Order: sequence, then structure tokens, then C-alpha cells
Amino acid sequence: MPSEPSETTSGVGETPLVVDALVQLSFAVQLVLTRVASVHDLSVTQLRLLGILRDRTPSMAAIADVLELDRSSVSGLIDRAERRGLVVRRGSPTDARVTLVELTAAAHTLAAELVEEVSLGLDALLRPSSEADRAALVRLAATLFAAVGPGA
Amino acid sequence: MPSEPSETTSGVGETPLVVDALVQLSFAVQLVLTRVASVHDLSVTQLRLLGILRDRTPSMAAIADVLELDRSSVSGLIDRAERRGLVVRRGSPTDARVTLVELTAAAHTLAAELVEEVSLGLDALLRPSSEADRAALVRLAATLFAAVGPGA
DNA sequence: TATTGTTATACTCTATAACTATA
DNA sequence: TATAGTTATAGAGTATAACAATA
Repeated sequence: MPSEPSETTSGVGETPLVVDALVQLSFAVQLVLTRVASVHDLSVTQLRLLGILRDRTPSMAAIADVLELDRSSVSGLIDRAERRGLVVRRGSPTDARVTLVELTAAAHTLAAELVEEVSLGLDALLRPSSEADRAALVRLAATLFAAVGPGA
Repeated sequence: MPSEPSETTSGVGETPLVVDALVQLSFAVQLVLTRVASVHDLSVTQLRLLGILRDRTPSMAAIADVLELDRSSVSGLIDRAERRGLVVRRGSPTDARVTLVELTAAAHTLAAELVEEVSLGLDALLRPSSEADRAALVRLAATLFAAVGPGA
């Protein structure tokens, strides 16, 4: 569980070590995302939304699937994003029930800046690590998504 | 930025690869935490709180520091945790201004279960990875916290 | 009938501002 | 004066339940 590095959690062996490392790493990354988002007065969820919409124009239901949120939550999320001029709702030409969500031009520009800032923040985080360990991280994430599928 | 594995983000080189890997990994871990928490009708924040209080009895201000939250946010957090019988507030013997927060016996039991369930969830996530890559992850997290300091 | 999306409602989380009590 | 904590208030994020429109 999320705690201090010193905490040994449960049994013996090295498993708790890896688990702790993962959890701590995850919170450190979330902290970077939170900070970058808040500089632009965005939430992490809106940041994620921008990331998802950069190369797609999904339906409300598809967004709910990717984010693992209820459709009603997505309605509110898109409402707020639309109110801020980040996205537009469009009807689908093939199915009158579905609503497609699209990034505005301004949001595309913003998203590119955010990508840059997140990269800088995470680079700083990784700087003290060796090249080999960073490569291992990439492999680890890759196998992880082969098994689980992309999350967001 | 949080997006799909396929997204190449910005320039050339391998930096965006590592950044994407980190972000995706982070969201995958958060998803596991969210699921474990929700099984017990807890939020991720309450889960974190339990993790922090397992081996400490910090002041409200210390909790705010670790969680990087405003003190007023912590007041509400502890209010809700106390209402659910997870924590107790105690006065400090040395400074009448400070309030110490302590886990209840029931919450200690619960916290142990949560640790176990998070471990299982993350083990499943890591299972397809090689032993060497997992070791690299542990090293990476360790150097990361040597530089940044423990976050939670 | 099943699916898409919305609305109403309620709760958690978070911050800012203003306050009290203690140091 | 400075620090610890609380309260009031406001807004984001989330879920459940009930609903309308379309397939």
C-alpha cells in the first residue's frame, strides 16, 4: 500500500519491494501531472482527456470506456471542458444517438505545451537513473500493456 | 501526456518512450489502487491515509505535508475517516495546538488486508515482466526517492 | 428491447478565505 | 507575531437511478 519506502508491508521475499516501488513511482508521476495541470488551471482528469483527444474523436461511450468512468461522469466532464472552450460536441453522421467529442484548435495548442511540460518534469525525475534501468522501465510498461491493454 | 502507447508525443529519440511508459504505468497502478479501495468502499485518498498511518501518529500538519494538501483539506479528510471509525484524534501532550491522528484497531486490520490485495493486484500486473526488469524498477524508484524524497 | 446520452441527486476531495486558540 | 487547526463556501469529479431518443 502507499506508504513510506521504509515500510516492508507483509511477508518475506522481495515482492513487497517491487510493489512499494511501483506505488511510490506512481504517486511521484501523479504529482508531476497534478502540478503541470494546475499551472494551467486544469485537473489531472482534464489533462488526461486532452491527451486522449489529441489523435481521436471518440464518442461519449468510448471516452467512458478508456477512462473507466460512468457515462454520466463523462457527461459532466465534457460539459466542463466544453464550457472552457477545450472541446466541441458533434453529432455522428451514422447514428443519431451518438455524440462525438473533438478538441478545439486552442486545446490542440495547449495539449502540445502540456506534453512538453510533463516530459520536462518526468525527465527531471528520471535523470538520476541509469540508461539501462530506464530501458527496463520501457520494456516493463510494454509487456504490461500487452497483457492489460492501454489504459489511458 | 497521458495518452495511448501508440502516441509518439514530440521529437525524435527515445525520451518520449520513457515518458509515455512512466505515465501509462502510473495510471495502471492508480487503477489497481482505485479498484481495491472501491471494493472496501474507500477512496484512493483514504487508502493512502491508512498506508501513512500504519506506522505513525502524525499531526494534522504533518499529514498535509506528506500528502501535499492544504490543512483544510486534511481536516475534512480526517473528519470523514473519523466518522467511519478509521482514525481517532488525540491532543498532543507537549503542544496544545496540535492534534495527533491515530489508526483504530479495526483500521489496522483493514490496512493489512488492503496491503495484501494491492500486492496481489500489482503482482498480476508485473507477472509477465522479467525478474531483471523488476529489479531495475526497484532501483529506479530508489534513486528517484533519494533525489526527491518520499512522497507518500 | 437494447443502447446512447443526459439530468437529478448525493458524496468525496480540494482550495481559498476568515477565524480561534495557543505559542 | 507566527503556527495549528477549523469552518464556510465553492467547484471538480464520481456514482446511482431515472429518463428520453434512437436503433
